[in-house]
Amino acid sequence: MARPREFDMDAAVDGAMQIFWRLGYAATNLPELLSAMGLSRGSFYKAFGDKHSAYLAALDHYDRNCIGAAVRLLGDRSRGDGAARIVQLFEQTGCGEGVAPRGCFVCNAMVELGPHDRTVAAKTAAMSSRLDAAIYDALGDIDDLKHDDTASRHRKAAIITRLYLGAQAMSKTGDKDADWKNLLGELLDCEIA
Amino acid sequence: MARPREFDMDAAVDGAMQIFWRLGYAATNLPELLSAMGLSRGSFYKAFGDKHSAYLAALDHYDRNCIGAAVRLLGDRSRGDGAARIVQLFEQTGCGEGVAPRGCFVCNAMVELGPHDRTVAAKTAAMSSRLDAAIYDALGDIDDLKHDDTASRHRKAAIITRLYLGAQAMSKTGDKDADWKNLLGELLDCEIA
DNA sequence: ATAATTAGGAACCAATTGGTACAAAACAAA
DNA sequence: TTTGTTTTGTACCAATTGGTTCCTAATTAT
Repeated sequence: MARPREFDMDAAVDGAMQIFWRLGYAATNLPELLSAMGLSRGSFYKAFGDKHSAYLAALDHYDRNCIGAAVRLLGDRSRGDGAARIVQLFEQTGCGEGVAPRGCFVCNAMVELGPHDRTVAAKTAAMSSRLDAAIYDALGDIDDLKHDDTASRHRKAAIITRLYLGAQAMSKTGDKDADWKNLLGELLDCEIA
Repeated sequence: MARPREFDMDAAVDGAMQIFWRLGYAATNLPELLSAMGLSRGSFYKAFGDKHSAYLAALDHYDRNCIGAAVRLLGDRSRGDGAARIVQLFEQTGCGEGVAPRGCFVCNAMVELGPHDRTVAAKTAAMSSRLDAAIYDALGDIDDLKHDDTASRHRKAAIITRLYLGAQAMSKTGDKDADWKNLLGELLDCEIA
């Protein structure tokens, strides 16, 4: 028995994600944030409490959407074998010839706030673990993979997860000439279709 | 024919590097920066002009000292073969059991300012290239390295550079249980002494 | 000595920061 | 329609932001 909210919650959080992703936490000020979310101060503080909580909501939104899409891609057997899917992950997200080098929000968040914010550290660690697990699974779907015991596969997944985050960082300086197909093929010691 | 400056320029820049490294650019305010540099507003603005220029000076300082040390380590034949030196790079800088997970200033800088600051983008890209070149050279100093044509070695160096930056990012969430010796041994497909 | 020049430091500045107060408006239940 | 509850937007706030001014102190060349 009250007035319903007028704005679309998901759209607002998505707007917050976009600008935090692009500018970072500290460099995003309230006016810009409100504009990106499409709401006024009143609605914002009523719904989110403060800037930091909005940032956390944006991180969760990224987890649900972007990390979710990456995990889905890595597990989609209609897109080729595991190695091919991993290559697609690298080519699609940021590293490719896409316009704006916005990198990966998880990488941004862990670098900017990880050491000073336990909540952000935990959330970003969980997201990179999710990615790592999906990569591990994809590695199990490669036919001619050598040395494929469990420990070795875990190590390979750990390498690729860090390689992914490192590539996301480097993409921000304009780096985009990496030949991911051959790079990953060499790493995995296998031919990629 | 003028009053000489009282403070030690190099010590001041080093202080700036420390706090920018720890807090990032936007999150470091003038009072904290001045305190870390050990100088007053007057001296600061006289010597550096503004906050941004001090940040650039801190980046150059990092290049000279920290990247320089890494390059020296990678080229020091008294520390084992190339593979062993690369492992030491990972174990020494941040990823090891060192206390504060401050990661790598280059990684911080490219992630925070890369897309919005051409100068920072250029400087960080140059530093990662320097690292990449040193890694490439170290790869040439491994005896039982397989598939060692030039192109393959370049690809391996590119992988390791990105792996390094990614590990630096992840270290900020408290991640520090990576077994770099076996991880890199697997990647390089060789035994590490 | 003294003139010229520069370092140092405190007071000061406008603009911006994230956040709050509050009144008007919009709804649901009665 | 009335009542109770919640959203919304504006006006407002103290504190902080990066940066400037300006006077004094220190030094060297003459």
